[in-house]
Amino acid sequence: MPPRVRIAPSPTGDPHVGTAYIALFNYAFAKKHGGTFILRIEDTDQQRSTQSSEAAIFDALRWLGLDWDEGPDVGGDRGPYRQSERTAIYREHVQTLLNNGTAYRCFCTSERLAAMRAEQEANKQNPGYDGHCRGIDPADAASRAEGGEAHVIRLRVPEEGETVIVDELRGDIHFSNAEVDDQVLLKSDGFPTYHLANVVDDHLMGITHVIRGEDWITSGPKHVLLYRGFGWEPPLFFHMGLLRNADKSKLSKRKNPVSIDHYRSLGYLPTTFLNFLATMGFSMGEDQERFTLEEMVQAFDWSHVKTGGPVFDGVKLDAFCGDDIRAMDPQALKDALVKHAFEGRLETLVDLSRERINRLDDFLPYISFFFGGEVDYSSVIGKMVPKKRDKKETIKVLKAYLEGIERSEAARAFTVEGLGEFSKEFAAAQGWKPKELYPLLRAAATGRTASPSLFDTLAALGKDRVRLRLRSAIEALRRLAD
RNA sequence: GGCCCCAUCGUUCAGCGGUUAGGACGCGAGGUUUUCAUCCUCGAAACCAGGGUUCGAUUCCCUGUGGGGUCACCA
Repeated sequence: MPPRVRIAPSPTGDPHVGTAYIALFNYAFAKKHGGTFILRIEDTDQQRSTQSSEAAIFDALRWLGLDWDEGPDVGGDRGPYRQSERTAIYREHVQTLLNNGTAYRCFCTSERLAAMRAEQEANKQNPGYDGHCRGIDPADAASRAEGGEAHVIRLRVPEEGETVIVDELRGDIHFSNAEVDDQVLLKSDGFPTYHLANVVDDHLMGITHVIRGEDWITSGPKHVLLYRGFGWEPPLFFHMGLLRNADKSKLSKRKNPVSIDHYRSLGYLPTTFLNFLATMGFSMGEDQERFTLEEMVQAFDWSHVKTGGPVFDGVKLDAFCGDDIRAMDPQALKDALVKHAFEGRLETLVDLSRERINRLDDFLPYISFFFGGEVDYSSVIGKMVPKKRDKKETIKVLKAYLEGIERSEAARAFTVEGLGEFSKEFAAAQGWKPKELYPLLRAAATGRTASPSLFDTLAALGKDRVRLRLRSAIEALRRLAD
C-alpha cells in the first residue's frame, strides 16, 4: 500500500522554514514510494488563524516546488482539508470517546485551573490537571452539558501503567501514564484541540506515516491513547530533529529569519533552498551534498536521515546559491534577475523614488537599499544614538521595537498605516519623541540618513528584511565604543 | 525542576568494530586574474567524559556531563 503522508501547518503567521523542512521530508518519502502528499490546514485556533497566512503558506510551499496531491485548494476525496470545516466530525467522534469512557466532561473554570496550577507550582509539583471532574457521573455530566453549562472534554489517561510510542527513527519511547496529563480534547468553544483533530483527521484521511518535528514526541502518548480509544491502528511515527538557531535552541524568529518569504525576497533560488534544507539531516552518502529534489526522492531512505537537530546556518546557503547562480545559463539568469528585482514591486519603487531623482540613472542607486540583506552602517552609526540618549538605551529601544512589531496587531501586517500607528504609540510608550525614534529606525533599516517616508520605506522593505537589519544594527551599536 | 530526545572539525553531512577519521561551507596560505569576485593548489580544524563488552572501540552497552524539546481550552 503506497504511503499517505501529510504536512499540517497552522495558518497563524508567516510560512515557517520548519514547515518547509518537514514538508520536504514528507514529500520525499511519499514520492519515493509512489505515495500521496497531503496538505491539511490546522486552523482550530480561531483566535490566531488567518486567511492571509493560509494563502502565504500555499504560495511559499509552491514556490519551493513541494506540490501536494490533496489539500484545501486542490481537493481530494478525503476532505475537507481545513479543520475548521470539520468540527461536526470531531464532535461526533468525541462522543464515542465519551461513551466508552476514554474521555470525560470537565466543568472546571479557568479560575479554578489557574488556582490549581498556582498551588502545584507552590508545592513544586508537576503541573497537570488534578482530575477534579474525572469522577462525575457521565449521565449527570451529560445533562449538565445539555443544560448549557460551559465545559471542555478531556482525555482520561490511565493512572497506572505506561504508554509506548513507536518511533521508526528512534525506537520505542516509554512514557509512564502518571506523567501524561488529561489533555483537553474539545475546547469550550466546540473546537477540537490539536490532539483530537490530528488523530481523527490522520485516521480519516488514511495517513500511514506521521513525519513531524521532535517537539511532538511528548504528546505522542496522548495520540496513542486516542487511537486506542477509537479502536484504530496508529500510523507509523517519525520524529525529525528540529532546526536550530546558532545557540542550538529551536529555530525562532527572535534570533533568525524564519519566514520562507524572507529567503524568497532575498533572492535565494528555490531549488537551492530546498537542497540546502535537505542537507540538514539528510545525506546522499558518498559526500554528495548538491542534488535536486528528484535526486533526493530517488535516493530517499530513512537510514540516511539523522535525528540530531541541525543548526540552520545561512552562510553555507549563500555559497550553495552562488554556485547555482554561476551555473545558470545567461538568459535564465537575466530573466530571474529582472523578475526578482521588479516583479510585483516596480510600481512601489518608482512611486517612492520619483520625487527624489533627477535623472533616470539615479533610480537604481537610489533604491539600492531596498535590496539585499544586511547594510553597511559605517556612515550612519555615529548618528544613530539620539542627542540626549545613550547607546544602551538606544539598543533597548531597538530591541523593544523588534518585539513590538510582532506583538502589535497594527504592525504585524506591516502596512504603511499600521506601522505609522504602531510607531507613534511605541515612541510615546518608550518616552521617546518621534523625532528621536524615526531617524534611528531609518538609519537602522536602510543604513542611510535619508530615504522616502519612513513607513513607506519599512513597508516596502518588508518585515523580514527590517527585522534582519534591526538586529544587525543592534550588533553594530554594541560594537561601537561608548 | 519532572519527563523525553540528541551527542564526529566552528557549522553541516560521511563513517555503520580494525581508516593517516572523509567531503562541503567557513577560516588561513599560495597561484591565476590590472582590482574584486570566480577558479586552482595546499593547510589548520572533530570522535564530550568515565566505565564496561571485545583481541581491538568514534562505532555496541551503562553512567555521568552537555545541549535541546515538552509540561495550555496554541499548534
